[in-house]
Amino acid sequence: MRKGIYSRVCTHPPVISNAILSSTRSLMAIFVSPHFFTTFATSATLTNSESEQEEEDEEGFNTSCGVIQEKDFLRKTQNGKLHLLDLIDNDRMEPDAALYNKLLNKCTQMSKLKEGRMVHTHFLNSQFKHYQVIQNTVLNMYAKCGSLEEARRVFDEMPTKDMVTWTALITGYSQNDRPEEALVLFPPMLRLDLKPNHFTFSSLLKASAARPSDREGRQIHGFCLKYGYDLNVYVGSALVDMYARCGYMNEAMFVFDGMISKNEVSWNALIAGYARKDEGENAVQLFMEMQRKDFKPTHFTYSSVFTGCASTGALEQGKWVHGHMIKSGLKLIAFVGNTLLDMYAKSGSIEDAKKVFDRLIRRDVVSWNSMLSACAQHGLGKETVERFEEMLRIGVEPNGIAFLCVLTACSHAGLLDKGQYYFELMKKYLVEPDVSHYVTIVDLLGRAGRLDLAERFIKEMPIEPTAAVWGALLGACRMHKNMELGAYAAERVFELDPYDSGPHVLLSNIYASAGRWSDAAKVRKMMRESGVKKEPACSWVEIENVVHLFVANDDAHPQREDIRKMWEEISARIKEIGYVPDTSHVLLFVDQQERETKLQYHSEKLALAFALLNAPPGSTIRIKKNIRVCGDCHTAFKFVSKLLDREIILRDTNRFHHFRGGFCSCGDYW
DNA sequence: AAATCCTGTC
Repeated sequence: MRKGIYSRVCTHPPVISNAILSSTRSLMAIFVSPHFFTTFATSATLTNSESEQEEEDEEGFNTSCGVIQEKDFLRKTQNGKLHLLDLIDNDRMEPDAALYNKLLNKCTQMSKLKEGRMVHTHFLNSQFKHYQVIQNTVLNMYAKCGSLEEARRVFDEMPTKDMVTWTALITGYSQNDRPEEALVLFPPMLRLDLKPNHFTFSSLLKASAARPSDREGRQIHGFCLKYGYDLNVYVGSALVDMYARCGYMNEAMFVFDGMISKNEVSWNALIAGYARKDEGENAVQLFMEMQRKDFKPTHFTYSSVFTGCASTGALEQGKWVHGHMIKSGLKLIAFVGNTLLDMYAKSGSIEDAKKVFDRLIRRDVVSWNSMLSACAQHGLGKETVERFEEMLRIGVEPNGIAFLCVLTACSHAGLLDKGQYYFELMKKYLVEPDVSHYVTIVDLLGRAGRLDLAERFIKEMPIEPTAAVWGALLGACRMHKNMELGAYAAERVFELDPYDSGPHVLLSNIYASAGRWSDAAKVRKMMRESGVKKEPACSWVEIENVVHLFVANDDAHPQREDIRKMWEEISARIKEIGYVPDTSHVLLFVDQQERETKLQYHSEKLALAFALLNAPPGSTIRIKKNIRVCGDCHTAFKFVSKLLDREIILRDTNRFHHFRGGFCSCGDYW
């Protein structure tokens, strides 16, 4: 869908970021219930998830419940201390069946497991203990409060189970990230001749969406059709989501288009699907379309659209969506705030990302991680470390991702000792390193030139090294021109992941820079024979709300002649101030002259020439690339930033490069 | 008198 990005005009106005950020509304109201349920809820500190629920229904009981009247509750509880169950016992009031249901549902809604257990116990001692409906409600309460084991026990002990019983348990597993256990319940339920309905199917689809394969999902889809629930809006949305998560956007779109009634959730599922696939432009288009059709974007929508904008790095678009959210009056709750922060960071505006972070009233671990990641990506190694230290100081528990961010920052900034220190610190915080942490340490040691230590580290690591681990060593070998160890590392990568083009390219680069062209050729032959393909490189640049996309040697662009002339001129002028084309990255058996020509039209150079022609004079140029920037382009960009006194920000797959005055923020590590 | 779908950091 990259083609969709190509020179598409975005039909929205640009918005100035400072204006947006200064008016960013702050966060959610703290959830305070004026009713007796504050007492009922005990003195529990409210967790994030509860207090950030927007527009929480705080009603308590406003209707009379059988023999106990509302006024009885209010009178007894306004003096503060009396517990609900004490109230029932002490006053010897008998709740009726409906009251048990209401109490249980209130516990479910407020996620109060302990109180739920007490109501359950009380219910078991009542005359209604055989009521199936209430047993189902009990089951549901345990499942929703996350205690699947208790839910299961209720289920197992129920003498008769109806379809709701089964569905409630399926939903419980499905909502608590246990998709396999949800799915295995379906066949026995069918064998008992219980007819699934739209409740059952939406939960089953959610469970199958969490599975890596689309196999179960497609089967459930078949059952939906058979039982005639495919047109239900919940089932439809779940189907859209299931296909979208499995990566089948065409099928997701097909189901979506076939839905007779849609709601916001249906749109959100589709938009989230495109955002996950890095098709930000499609996400934004759908965001606009849903509003044309009178659907109101929710937090889910904004969250996904920001993620989409982050993927394309479309800063102006992202700002526009941000402005839209402010106007709509939705609050900046943590979930959305974190995606917003991430969007600004990934679009190249670390300043705006910091502003969002500063304006968040409550920061959860993901907010911190997003900020750490932003700093690390922008080459602010020292600041990443400082922020990480601050995070520890104020008592935010770092998780694996937090450590990964700080380790990456240390690696890129060449902070060898600090990196090793933080790796050790993981033990203290009881964070188990996964393979990505090991990769980063290999990278850290390797970049610092300690190839010997890196190799030993791999040999001694407690888990089996993956292709990525050896790949990190290979990258370091290329950087430090160690052919022998590089070839060894490459062999290991080929064994473990024969289809990745990266190591082949790296290895041939190592050979090429040593002038061993026949070895380089062998690697290329290997690539051809094993069917390994290098991902086509492309770069894009956003100018006045239009995203322009370039591929290497692009000769289809309307301005191709001007672009070519521009780069030739620039190229000549930077050569005068010291630029020497580095042709070792070009793996072609051609003479020097021709290799230089090939290099000239790498997509990022085309994008830069185009931006110099079309962007407002003196403005910062922001270019994105879908693979890592090549060494020659990196050098050329440094010279251009000096020659024209122009700031250039290049985003590649790993990080940002801020070019200014002849230097790059990455310090030539990348 | 019960049960359902969509969001974040690597």
